[in-house]
Amino acid sequence: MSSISPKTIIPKEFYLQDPVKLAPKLLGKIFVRKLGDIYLTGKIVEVEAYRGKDDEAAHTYNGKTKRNDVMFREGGFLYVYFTYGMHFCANIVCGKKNEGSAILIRAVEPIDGINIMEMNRFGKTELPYSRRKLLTNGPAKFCSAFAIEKKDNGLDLTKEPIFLLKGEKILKNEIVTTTRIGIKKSVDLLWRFYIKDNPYVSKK
DNA sequence: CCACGGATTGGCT
DNA sequence: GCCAATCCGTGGA
Repeated sequence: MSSISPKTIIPKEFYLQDPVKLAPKLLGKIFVRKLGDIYLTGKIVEVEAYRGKDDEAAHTYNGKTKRNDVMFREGGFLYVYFTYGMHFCANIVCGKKNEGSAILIRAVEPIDGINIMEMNRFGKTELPYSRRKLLTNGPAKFCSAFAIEKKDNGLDLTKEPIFLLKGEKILKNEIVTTTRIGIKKSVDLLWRFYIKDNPYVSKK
């Protein structure tokens, strides 16, 4: 895989932005998770912004609780929550302390450690290529493939074992802006962003 | 204390 | 397309 040095890790300041501004900038970034001696990596291809204060769909809308505590930190932490009795979803906390904003990672394009991801998701590897995109084309699928769970909640994203790398520049005209998925409140906000025509996006 | 339902997924119809 | 699976945070009694 491409070289990883502390220098190439995306710094703290990057995360201290408004979620709706930051979300499209996360597209094309490389999500890295160190697992034992190996690195699982993937290009972020789909995200959703959840903003504190004015967003009824955000977990933080009704104030601080044990579950959403990490979301009230300043930007640069990983917020992981458990849902539907069986799935985890991962978010990148952003903005100022006590703002309560985060960006849900909905899909990545697998790069390194694909056989490990296959093991994590399906318990076996060397799956047909046609099943490749099923690895990470959804928020809970991504967490399963990258072995992200409750214990990863609150990790500092500026160091191992989980951080982001710069990746490739995504042009404005390659980004699709649309409504978020699976929520019942604030359904009209155009706060979902994905890379146009990327096969790993969860839903058009 | 208890009942509800969710930022989902996958299997079956 | 429909719906069960399965946990636990949250909110109302």
